Amino acid sequence: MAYEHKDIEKKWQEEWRKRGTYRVNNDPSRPGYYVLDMFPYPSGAGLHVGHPLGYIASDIVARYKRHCGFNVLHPMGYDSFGLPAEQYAIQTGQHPAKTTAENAARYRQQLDAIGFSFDWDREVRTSDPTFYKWTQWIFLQLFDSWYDPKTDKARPISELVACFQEKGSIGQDTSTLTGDIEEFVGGFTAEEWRSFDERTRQLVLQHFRLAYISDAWVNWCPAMGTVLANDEVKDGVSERGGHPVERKRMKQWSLRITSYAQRLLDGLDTLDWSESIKEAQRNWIGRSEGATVRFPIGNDFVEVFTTRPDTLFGVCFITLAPEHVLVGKFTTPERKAEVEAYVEIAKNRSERDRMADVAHVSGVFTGSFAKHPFTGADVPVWVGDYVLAGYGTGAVMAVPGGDQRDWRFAKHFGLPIIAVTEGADIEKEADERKDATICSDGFLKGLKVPQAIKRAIEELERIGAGQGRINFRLRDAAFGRQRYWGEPIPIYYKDDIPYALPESELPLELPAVDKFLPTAEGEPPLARAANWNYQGHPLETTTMPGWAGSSWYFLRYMDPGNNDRFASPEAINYWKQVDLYVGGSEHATGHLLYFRFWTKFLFDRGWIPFDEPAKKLVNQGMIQGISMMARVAVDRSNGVERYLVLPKEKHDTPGAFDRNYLIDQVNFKEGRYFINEEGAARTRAKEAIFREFHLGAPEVELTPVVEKMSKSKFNVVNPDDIIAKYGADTLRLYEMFLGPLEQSKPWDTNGIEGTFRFLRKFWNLFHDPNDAFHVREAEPTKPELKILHATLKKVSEDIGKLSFNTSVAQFMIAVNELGTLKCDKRAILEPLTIALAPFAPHIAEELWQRLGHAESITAAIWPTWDEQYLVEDSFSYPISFNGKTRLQLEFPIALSKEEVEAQVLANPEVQLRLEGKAPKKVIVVPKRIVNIVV
RNA sequence: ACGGACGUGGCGGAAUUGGUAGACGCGCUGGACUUAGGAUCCAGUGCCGCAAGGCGUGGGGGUUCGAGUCCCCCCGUCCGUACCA
Repeated sequence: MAYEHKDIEKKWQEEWRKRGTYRVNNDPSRPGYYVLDMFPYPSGAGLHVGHPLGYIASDIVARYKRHCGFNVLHPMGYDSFGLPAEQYAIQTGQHPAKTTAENAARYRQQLDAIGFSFDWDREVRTSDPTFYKWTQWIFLQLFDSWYDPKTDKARPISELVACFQEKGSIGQDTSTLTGDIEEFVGGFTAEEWRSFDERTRQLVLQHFRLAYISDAWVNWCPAMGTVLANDEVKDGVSERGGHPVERKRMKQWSLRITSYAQRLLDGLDTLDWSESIKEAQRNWIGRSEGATVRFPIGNDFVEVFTTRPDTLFGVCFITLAPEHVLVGKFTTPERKAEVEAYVEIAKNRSERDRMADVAHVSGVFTGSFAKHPFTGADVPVWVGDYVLAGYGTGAVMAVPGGDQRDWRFAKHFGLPIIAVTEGADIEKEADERKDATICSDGFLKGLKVPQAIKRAIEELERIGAGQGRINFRLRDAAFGRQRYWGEPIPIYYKDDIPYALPESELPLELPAVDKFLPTAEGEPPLARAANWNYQGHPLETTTMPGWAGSSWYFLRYMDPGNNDRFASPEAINYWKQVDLYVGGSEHATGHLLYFRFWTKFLFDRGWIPFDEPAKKLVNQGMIQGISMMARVAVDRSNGVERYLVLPKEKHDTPGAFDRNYLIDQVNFKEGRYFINEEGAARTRAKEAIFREFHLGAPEVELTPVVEKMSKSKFNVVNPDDIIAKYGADTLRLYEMFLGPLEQSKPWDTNGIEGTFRFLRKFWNLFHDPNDAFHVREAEPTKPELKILHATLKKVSEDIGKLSFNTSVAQFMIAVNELGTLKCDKRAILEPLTIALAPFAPHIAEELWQRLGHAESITAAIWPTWDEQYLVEDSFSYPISFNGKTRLQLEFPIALSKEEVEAQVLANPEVQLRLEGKAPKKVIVVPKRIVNIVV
């Protein structure tokens, strides 16, 4: 009777470790399969019950594929550089390496307790110098590369130099330049290039390198003392910590991901990733087709980007972003004071302020007029903060008749509005329809929008006033962080020019510093290091961002011990892409984009033979916590508001006082104190109650609220507790049973009993009432075989669809039915044990051994199902009248439609219901339904 | 505002892709066994109704012999993105 999960799980976890059961070799004689989990950042809080969800799913797939004969790579490691460890280091002086190691050890313990089939010999840690040596190496490859738009791939910078030697450059040359070029690159002849000194050449090359340093607008987060990439900023505040972020221009390392914009977009179509992730990436890349248009101003010009060149005859003014470099130039002396004042205010408004009030229109006239390229009319040039400096050219041609933002601006400042499309009511709003007909005067009149766009671009190009252009929203990625706990950037400076550290100097290890804080001069922490230089030349002091290591770690798992290369060609050719990648959807536009970018780059430079890292991606849903929110009625007569929440074990200890549970911040609502928000009164259901010791018995009401599981919300469920009580196999099954993998769902510990009971019942099939192992060799009966094969079929198919909740349900059905049949036959129980092994490996391994096997069940061949056991010879037809089921009639499967119809109509009960009338129609769907229409 | 996902019992969720809605589990009700049960087993459990029967997959319409599933309109929830020219 006793299913002793504790003993069994401990025994097998030790045994697996001893035997090296999950060790994987790069074995070319067997097909490889690569199942990867997004590796965790080892935080101090440890794992909660939501974290392993994806790991359990991928572990099931990995184990299943192993049974199916694949050589499965299923590794785990740690994304171990990161801010929390550094923040902790700043507070305590403890080196982040130490806390990181401690946290990783704790993670390992927790992961081991769940019984994963990870090959820990392949563990990687991004903060380990043997790992980041290669992160640095890849950075140097990026530094050593430029993107050739003609061949559409990255090439060695030496080839560009050769090209300059020979042909020079015409400047802003689209045959050599790609991406997010913020600076003007002048042209030069081959002779001039050859005459350039080293410094000039290097400065020019910075505009082409895929890893480059430039003065760039960055997201500066003063509270964190570092810059952030665009995907690390949400709603104008840092994603981590929620600190305000401002735009700032500073010297900054960036990666030219924008060169890859089109390929990153196109590649999505080849991937088996969720539509939502692909869509998020498409939006983030933000491709738009249109044209650049030059508006002359005196001897100068302003260039705008528009997706609607068809509306050119509706241009009423031009608006520049406040940060636009030409604002100063185009401002007339008499408007100078006003414009400068406006620009000053607009620039200093934080991103957040700007976003918070998009409804408010503001702007100022520069006093200048541009010439319309088609009509020659004067077009006033304005400055307005609704125009973003970072998109397009930072300037727009305003068409208030066709663009609602321009319309609002025009209305606000009383500027003219020209109707551009037939049927537009420009008094009310702009007409943004893309199927309209152009009505503004000029050669586009009468054309439909798409034709007009084509025609307008042709004309612009003909007269040299502009050209068709594809624009991307994607910006180059800020790569330097003014922080300590990250990979040092392997660059030194000679004459202020960055040079690559020789490969032989890698890894450039993190130096010791006295404090993990910026220097008094505001230099990053690395500037504190003694002798932070290379042959007397200063080394770079910023470090790489969190996503550097994770952009390529999947390759390192293939060959983690390699000292000569990031991974050997043999290993890479064997494992190739990740077959199944499981992780959270929050990485949609960060990690997953950089991951693809680096893969494409390594492909271009010939280091790997594929240009997408993961064929299939699945996002596991979040497991939410249930928070018990308290409403506490309280008398404030003594002027003190203090509430105490006590854990259950202290219920009977009057006066017990636990500071951790003291709540002293409450919000007034509906005449009661509804305690929520941060620092809220929350407690887990059934484990604690609220008590108020100062005021006698208060009125207490607990309302369950489903929300994110987090320490700060007092709703965390620790897997260790679950395992202690029910075992890892029950935890694994229950996490899968909760619902579809991709879906978010609340955790309810109460429900776990069901899966625990299931395992006990499964165990009991193999044991007699005295818990003696008892399995017979007898021939199985037909019903027993049917249950087995139905289960094998369902489970095999469901694993393929990653539908684990329904697999678990099928196992439960099987065990219930076999229990009813008192089945104790090897021919049934043995295959069933293999099928259960991916889900509940410990109990399966134990029963496998008891069945007499010396070798681990992980080596067992997956049992295939045989349809012959599933065929029925009769079917109980639901007989419905006008679609409503009224009775059931059983007929042999072999019966033809006509025979079924005849027999149904002959049935007395059917006759009774027909009341002698002839049915209008009878539909017979074999093995499905009979519907009688009356 | 736009994009994506979704809406089924008291709860988590099934439904062979147009064919018996509510599998499986939790919870609940009743019973058995028991010194006891937060153990186990049996029965029941969508709603209304004594019943016959009726109503039921967010709401409304449609297609169909038949709709949770397909089409149109609306409502609601969650997640992205957010003045992207």
